Amino acid sequence: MAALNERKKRILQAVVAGYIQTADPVGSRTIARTCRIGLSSATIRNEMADLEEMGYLSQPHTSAGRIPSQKGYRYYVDNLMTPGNLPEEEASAINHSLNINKMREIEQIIINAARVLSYTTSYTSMIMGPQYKKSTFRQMRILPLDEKKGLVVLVTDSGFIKNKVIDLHQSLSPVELQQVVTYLNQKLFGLTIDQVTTSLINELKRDLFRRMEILEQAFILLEESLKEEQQVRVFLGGTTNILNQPEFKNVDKIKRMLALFEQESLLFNILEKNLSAEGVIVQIGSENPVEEIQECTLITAAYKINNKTLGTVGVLGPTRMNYARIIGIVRFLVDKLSDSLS
Amino acid sequence: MAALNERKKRILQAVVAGYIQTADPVGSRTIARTCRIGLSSATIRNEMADLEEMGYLSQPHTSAGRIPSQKGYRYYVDNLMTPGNLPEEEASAINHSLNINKMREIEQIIINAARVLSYTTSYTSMIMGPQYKKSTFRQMRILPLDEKKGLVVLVTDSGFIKNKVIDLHQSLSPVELQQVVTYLNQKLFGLTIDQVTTSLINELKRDLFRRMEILEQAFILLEESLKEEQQVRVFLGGTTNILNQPEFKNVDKIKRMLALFEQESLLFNILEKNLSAEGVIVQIGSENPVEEIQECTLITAAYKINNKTLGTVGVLGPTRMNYARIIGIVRFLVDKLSDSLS
DNA sequence: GTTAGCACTCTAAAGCCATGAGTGCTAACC
DNA sequence: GGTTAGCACTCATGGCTTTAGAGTGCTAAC
Repeated sequence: MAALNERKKRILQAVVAGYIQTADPVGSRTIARTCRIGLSSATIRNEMADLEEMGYLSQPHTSAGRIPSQKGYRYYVDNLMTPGNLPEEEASAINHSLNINKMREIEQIIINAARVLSYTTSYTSMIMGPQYKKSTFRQMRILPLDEKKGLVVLVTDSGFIKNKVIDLHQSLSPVELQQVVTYLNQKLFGLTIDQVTTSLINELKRDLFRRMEILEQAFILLEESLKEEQQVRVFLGGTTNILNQPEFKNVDKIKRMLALFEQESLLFNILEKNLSAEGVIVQIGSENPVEEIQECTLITAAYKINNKTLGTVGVLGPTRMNYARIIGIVRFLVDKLSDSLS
Repeated sequence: MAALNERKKRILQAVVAGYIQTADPVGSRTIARTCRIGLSSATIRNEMADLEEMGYLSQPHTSAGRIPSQKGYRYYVDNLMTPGNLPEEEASAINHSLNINKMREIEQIIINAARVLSYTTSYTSMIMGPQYKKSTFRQMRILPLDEKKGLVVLVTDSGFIKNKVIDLHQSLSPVELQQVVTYLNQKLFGLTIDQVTTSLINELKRDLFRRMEILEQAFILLEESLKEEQQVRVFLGGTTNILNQPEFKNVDKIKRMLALFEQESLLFNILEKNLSAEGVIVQIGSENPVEEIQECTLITAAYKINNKTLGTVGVLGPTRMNYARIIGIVRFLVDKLSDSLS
C-alpha cells in the first residue's frame, strides 16, 4: 500500500472527523475553513481526488462532498487515531454501575454493564454471558424438595450456579443419593464443563452400576443439566440507540437490524468469534463476517473471570463511528467488568 | 347508550372487519359490494353518517372512507364479535412449544410461550414472569463453597428457585450455620415472600441472638436475597412484529414503541394492573393507562401456578387488531401455560 | 505547485397538476 | 317514509417540473 504523505493524511483525517460528526459528506471548502491547513479549497480538491482514486474516499454522487470508504476508516483507525481517555465522569459512571452491590449475581452485573455501555456510547451494546462450559466443575448437590422431587445445584469456579428441579426415582434412598453425589463430586472436580462428555458420563454410569444398582434417573439429570445449558445468553443494551443514527432512517433497515437483535444465537456467533483475540478488535463494514451488520462497525473485547477468558463485550454502531472514543470506553469497561466478576 | 338497530350493527361490523383486514378506510361502495346486505351505497352512506355522529366511526379526512373509532371497537368487542376457536395446527404448535421437555425451568417455558405467542399472533407478546414475592417460602439451604463463601438456595412452592453467593462470616461454624438454617426454615415455612418483612426478620434476629451470639451476616443474606428480587422480569416476544403493521411506518413511532419495550419496569406495571382480573381483558387505545400504548390494543390474561395467580400474559398490537382471533389465542395459551407451570 | 474562476452536475425541496376514491346532498322513485 | 341514482365537491396521493444550493473538475493565471 502506497504510504500517504503528510498532507493527504491530514486531509483524510479531516474528512473522517468531519463525517463522524455531521454525517454529511465533507466538501473541500469546509476543510479549508475548519482545519487551519493553510491551503485553498482547490488544492484540497486535488488531494481529495487523489485519495478517492486510491480508494480511501468516495463520493455518494458527483456534486457531493467526500465520505470515507471502508479502507479510509481502516487507515484512520490503524494510523491516524489515538484512542481517547475517558472523561472522569464517564469512568466513574461505569465504575459505579458495576459496583453498586458486591453481592450481585453475574447476570445482574452483565445486564448493568450492557446498559451503561450503551448509555455512554449512544450505540447498541452486546455482551456475551460467561461461557458456562469453559468454566470448571466445582461441586454438585441434590436437595430433596419433597418425596418426589429434588433440586440439583451445580457450582463452577467462575461463580456460575445452575439449578434444576428433577424427579427423584423412588427407589433411591437419601443415603444412597448422598453416596452418588459424593462420588460424582470426586470424579468431576476440576474438569471443565466441556470435558464432561456423554462418554465420560456413560463410563461413570457403568462404574457406579457395579457398586449399586439404582440411579438411572440420577444420571439423566446430570446429563440434562450439563448439556442443555449450552446456549449462552447475549445481553443487549440500547437496541434503539442505533436507530437515532441518521443512516437508519429508513424503515426497512431498522427492521432488518432489529430482527438481527432477536436472533440470540447469531449474536452469539458474532461475539464468540472474537473471544480468543487479545485487546480491542475493530471490525469495519464488510470486514464483518455476518451480512446483516456489514454497514456497521463492531468493536469488541473479551473479558476474563479469574484470568479465564469467558465472554465478549461489543459495541455496534454505524461505520461512521467515533472510533477513538468508543475504543477507549470498551477497553475501560472490559477491564472493570473483569474485575467485578472475578 | 342508544342501542344500534340491526342494520347499523351489520354496517359497523362490516367496517371493523374490513378495516382490520386492509388497514384502509372502508367506503360505502365497498360494503355494498362485499357483504350481501342488499342496500345501495347511498343508503349505507346515510347509515355511516349516523354512526359517525354517534361516535362509532370516524373519517381521517372528508373524502376518505370510515374507520372505527375507539368506541366502535369497544362496541364490536362487546357485542358483535365471537371469539374464535384455534385452528388445530396453531393449538398443537402452542402445545408443542410448551411441552418439549418437562424438566425445563420456569424461565425457559415462559420464554418459549412468549415466542410462540408472538409468532402465532404476529403481534408483540409480553409475559410477566411469576411473581416471586407472592409465592410461599418452602425451604432454605446454605451450601459452603469454600472457607469464605457459601451459596444460599431458597425454594418456594411455585418452583421458584433463587440462589445467591454470600460471604460467610468466619466465626460461624458449620454446625452453627446448620442450626440457624434449621431455625429459619421452621419459622418461615408457609409464609409468602411478601410476608417476610424487615420487621419479621428483625424479630427473628433478636430471638436468635438470645440463643447464640453470632450471625449478623447470616441475616444480611436473608434480607438481601429476599428483598432485592422484587423486580419481576418481563419477557418479550416478536418486538419487531409490531413494526410490520402499516400504522408503524413512521420512524418516530417505531422509536417510541421500542423505547417502551426497553423499560422493563413500565411493562411490568402495565401487566401487573391486570393481574387480579378474571378472564381475558381487552384494553383499547386510551382505555390504556400508559400513554405510550394509547394507539394500541392490549389483550391480557393472568396465568396460575398451582391455582395461585402469579403472572400475566399480554399481546400488544394496533387498535386495528383481529380481536376474535387474538382473544382466542390468549385464552388458549394462558390455560396451557398454567398447566405447564403447575 | 497553488489558486481563482467558472461552467457543470446532481440532490433535495417546493410547487403544480391530474387522478381517483369517497363523500354529502338533492331529487326522483317505490 | 325509506331508498336510490346522479352529480358536484373535497382531498390525499403520486408523478412531474422547477429552483436553489452545494460541490466538483478543469483551465488559466500566479
